[in-house]
Amino acid sequence: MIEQVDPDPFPFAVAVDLVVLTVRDGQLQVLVIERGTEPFKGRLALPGGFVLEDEDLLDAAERELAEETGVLGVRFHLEQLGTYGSPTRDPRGRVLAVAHLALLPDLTTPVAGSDAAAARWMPTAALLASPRKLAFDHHQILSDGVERARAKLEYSPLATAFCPEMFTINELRQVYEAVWGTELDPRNFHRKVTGTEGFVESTGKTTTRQGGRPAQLYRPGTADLLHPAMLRPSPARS
Amino acid sequence: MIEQVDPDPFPFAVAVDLVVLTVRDGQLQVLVIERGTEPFKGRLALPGGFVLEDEDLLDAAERELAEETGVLGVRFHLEQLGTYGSPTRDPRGRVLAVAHLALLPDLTTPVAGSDAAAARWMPTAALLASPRKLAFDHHQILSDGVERARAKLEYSPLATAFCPEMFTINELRQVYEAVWGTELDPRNFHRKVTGTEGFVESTGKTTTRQGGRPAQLYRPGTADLLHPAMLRPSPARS
DNA sequence: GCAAAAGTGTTGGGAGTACACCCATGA
DNA sequence: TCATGGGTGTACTCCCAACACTTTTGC
Repeated sequence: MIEQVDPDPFPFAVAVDLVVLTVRDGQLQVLVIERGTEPFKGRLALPGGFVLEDEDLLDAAERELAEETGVLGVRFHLEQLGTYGSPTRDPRGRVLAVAHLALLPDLTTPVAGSDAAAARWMPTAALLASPRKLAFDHHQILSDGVERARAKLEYSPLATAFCPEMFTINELRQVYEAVWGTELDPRNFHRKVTGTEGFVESTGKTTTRQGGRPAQLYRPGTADLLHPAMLRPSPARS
Repeated sequence: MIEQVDPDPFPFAVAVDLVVLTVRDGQLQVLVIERGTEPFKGRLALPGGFVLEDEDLLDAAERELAEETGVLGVRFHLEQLGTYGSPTRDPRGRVLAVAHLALLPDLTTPVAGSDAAAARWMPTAALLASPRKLAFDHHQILSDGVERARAKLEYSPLATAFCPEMFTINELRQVYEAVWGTELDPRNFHRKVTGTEGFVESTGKTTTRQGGRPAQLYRPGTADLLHPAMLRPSPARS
């Protein structure tokens, strides 16, 4: 990995940045903070922070997630998204950002323990529409994060990470519709989900919180890959 | 991204490591070097090196690829694979590895300009079978790289990156069989590839280098996503 | 002619879409 | 009773796996 003739390595600062997504009000929303210091003071940015001396990357991301959202005992999904290291991405010097993607259910206590500047949820659509709203290269990071989330809903049961502990098929469908920005046929969606082994498990309970006939409540299943996959309509189809 | 109260960032060394894959002798093979210095002296490792002060990550990976393989004017694919940053992954200190995945055609002049210790191709199967053959966490990186390559063959036309400028459908199928480790029906494969828009383009030329009836030669098409996707047999299918 | 690889036709099944239709609740 | 969402049945289509069969070369 390191050649004999290499010069001394240049020292980098390494931060973890977070794309924290949830579905609120039928929209895919992302957690952003308002920067309190230069550079980009007053601009919106993704939450994040430096990796500590003896800290693993995923641990650092989880620590930042806890600091920014106050999530405690909430089921969530966290994975590495990618690393952004352009020499000019931070005017203060060479800062490497290891971006992570977090998917959370809609917390009724949204941003409890944030110790950063005011953290809040914003719809991803509004932020992605204008590339200048976010500081640094965070527009690119957000864009990559949303695309990753969209792709993962196709072949993994990760949509359940956006749902509460128990959920109805209808609520799960609303997650897909919010993330993909499409409409799905409720009847076919129902059959597809309940027919895909390991996607959801019946709890035996029902709810009428959506109105109408009582719906069965499900919890996430054990599969980590969907067969067959959920196919999203339209994009690049003949 | 950086909070007001953050302490000074801890300085990291940042390296790019390369998973360079090709198909040789019907097998998926990877470029490895033999380490000439401690730690792990004499063990096999993935090629790589430190990122320079003003260098972008992808540029650093491309530079290392050129140094290790002597690729010149060869069509290849290069993408970021993931970042490995366990505090204990390198006994010398805190070294972050930004792994990249490179896919190359089988070069008749295999490892020309390598300036590292002896670089050579080895079958991935042999390396993946025993986790201790590679230094550092390179077994994990190789494993992730191979899995990424397998997945990408499904929904992208990237298999053509393993092929020469012009290739037959049969040669393309051998790439799939080597990477996936499965057998595919030549007749159905032919129909599938030629029927998927943007996958391959006819050149009008033919060859008999495989023996038998002359085969049409194709070049890579313009699509960057396959519709419908190539489905790999068996893994986790009912 | 014979072996070998290229390429086409055909058929049955699994999965997707569209949509008609019935079920169970609250108001 | 009606509105609302839950859930099933069905017909049509598309894609895929399997495999029979024809084509074009080298030896």
